[in-house]
Amino acid sequence: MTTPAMTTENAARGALDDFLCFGVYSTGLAFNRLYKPLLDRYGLTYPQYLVMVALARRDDQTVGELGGQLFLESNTLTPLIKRLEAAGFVTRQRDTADERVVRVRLTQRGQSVAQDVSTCVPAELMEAVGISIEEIAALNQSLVTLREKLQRAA
Amino acid sequence: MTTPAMTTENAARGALDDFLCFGVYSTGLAFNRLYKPLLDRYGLTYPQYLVMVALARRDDQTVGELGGQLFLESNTLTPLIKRLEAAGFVTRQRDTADERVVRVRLTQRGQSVAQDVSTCVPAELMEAVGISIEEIAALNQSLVTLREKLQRAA
DNA sequence: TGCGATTAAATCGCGTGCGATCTATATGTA
DNA sequence: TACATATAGATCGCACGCGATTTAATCGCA
Repeated sequence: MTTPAMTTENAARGALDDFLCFGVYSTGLAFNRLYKPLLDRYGLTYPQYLVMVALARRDDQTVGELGGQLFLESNTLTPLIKRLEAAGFVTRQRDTADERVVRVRLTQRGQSVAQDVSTCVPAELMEAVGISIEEIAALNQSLVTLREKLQRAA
Repeated sequence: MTTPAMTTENAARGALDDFLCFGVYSTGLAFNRLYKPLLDRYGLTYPQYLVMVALARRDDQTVGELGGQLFLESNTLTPLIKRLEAAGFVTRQRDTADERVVRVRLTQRGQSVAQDVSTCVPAELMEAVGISIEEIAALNQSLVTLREKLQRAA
């Protein structure tokens, strides 16, 4: 199946496809590229979108709680959440009972956007991709299991 | 299965686990965290490691060819490869026949490191993770198929 | 041959991830 | 109460990814 075109730039396309880590890495890039134009409509990046979804499901979370869900820490989340605050999607407020804790809440506009992106965006994408609910669930389950094994190994 | 500890920070751990995109994203983070200490021994980042593996398989590639395999472009690869050059792992040289093209070649030391990381690192990791060759191959095939669908949709 | 269009790579700015460190608050134990 | 320890966030520097633009070389076609 070697075509003339494959002798030049495409010669080695798929050359790294025997590495599972690369499958995960490159699929992540592809997901990002697919999401980007949709999220641009809301002015959100992909990790910002994840924070909005997490807050849509449970509002008024601490930075640490959000980090627990996204597997990120304050060094990444603090600036990200500050950008969400600057965009008017969330508020950041020190907990009065424990001043070490910062509580993140959706603004009214944030709630509206979070609702939108939680439902419309994934549905719109998965339909465009052409993959069944069952395939998604099975693959996702394998990935979550793998992720847990990787975490245990680390 | 709700434990007392789950009422606080861990309450919503796994809250985003119904999103396939998040499964891919978070598994990518976990892979990176697992690889990091091993690659630190060579002074390589994960994408740098991918370039070294690609060059181990076929040396003397152009920036565009490497990008075709890693799904990246020169805006990402040029600075990355310059760092590999600064570290003494590769050389960068304009093609004499077509001066637009930059050819990347492993140095002697680069060849040695590339050999090492191509074989030892993945084997060492997968053994630590505890996942069979068959599981790896099946999951990876699903991911490559998904990636291709995502690319077509983009 | 000449000249616009195309191509390969480089550059720039911004938003992540993350190791390392710092600050401020809370906790525990004498 | 006092002081060491622990915890939650914040800050900083560096290396990606990537959209947008720029530069330089080649190609195509009259």
